Amino acid sequence: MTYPNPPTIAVWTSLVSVNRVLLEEVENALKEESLPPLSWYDALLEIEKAGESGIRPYELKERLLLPQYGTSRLLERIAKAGLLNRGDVEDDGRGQVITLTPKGRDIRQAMWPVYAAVLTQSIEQNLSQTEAVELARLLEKLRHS
Amino acid sequence: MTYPNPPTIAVWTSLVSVNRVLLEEVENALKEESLPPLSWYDALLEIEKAGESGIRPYELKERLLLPQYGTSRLLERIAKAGLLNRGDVEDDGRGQVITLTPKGRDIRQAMWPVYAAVLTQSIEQNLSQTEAVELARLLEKLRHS
DNA sequence: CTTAAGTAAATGCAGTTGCATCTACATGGG
DNA sequence: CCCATGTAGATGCAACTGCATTTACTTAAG
Repeated sequence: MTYPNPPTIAVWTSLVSVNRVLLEEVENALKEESLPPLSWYDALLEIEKAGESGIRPYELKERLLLPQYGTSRLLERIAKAGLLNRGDVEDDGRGQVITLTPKGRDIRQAMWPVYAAVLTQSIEQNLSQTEAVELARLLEKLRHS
Repeated sequence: MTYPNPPTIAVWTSLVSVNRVLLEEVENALKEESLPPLSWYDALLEIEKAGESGIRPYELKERLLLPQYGTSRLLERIAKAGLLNRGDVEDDGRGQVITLTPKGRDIRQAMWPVYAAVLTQSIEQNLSQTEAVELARLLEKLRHS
């Protein structure tokens, strides 16, 4: 077994710390505006994209890369806030179908500008568009391991 | 306010998901070997680097980018496992100095190969060294926002 | 010396996550 | 139909995190 070479370690450490910093900035910005946390945004967006027909929790879990119990509880909290509806599934008594309520749509839309502002600020101010494309390309190569 | 352009969004989404996937791989590998979580590794390493003279919790918190209470509790857990010593500070009765115990050093060393193997696997298998250097460079540009 | 303001670290409490398990329903074989 | 196996989702419990506050000490100013 050989150990990672220096560029590998540099990738890892910068990845972890950039992620931590940006995530924190986004969360803080949302809190400032008394909006829900980022995890809600992702879920609300996926549910919204699913439209009228809704989405099943097990699909959501795959798209959000969350564990099953994490998805279950996230949905529980979002539901308690009245941002989504749970419907029964015709041909599978175990399942449910999630759709957004109007309030859910509104909140998601209210979150976006806040979220977007942080991304624009912290990414576009530090990278040219060419660099951003390159960065995204390299990250994508890593993702599919 | 203008919204992020597509490369910005691509950077963000790939950053978040790569981070999540790699982090999970590392944590799982450590668990497999019944080793402590990654957060312990970072702390143990910083304490080890501080050597004989030790490190103060407030310094650790800055290096690890952790909140004060997070650091306090992380140290508490690591101490309970017997991996570190807390000493009094000569000229400041509020403070403490943290040093590693031999067991702490051993555990840190035992974690490294497991940790390193995941990094090597998941990064070096997907990026050439040139690409890794470039990726680290771009991430570093983002970090200093 | 006394008091006010500041810093190091700990902690109570509520909310979240991880792990394992459980409940409810589905599906395929006898 | 009955049972074994599988899948969707929920949940009890312990550990962890975030937030606000507290405790203990230090420092500077009068």
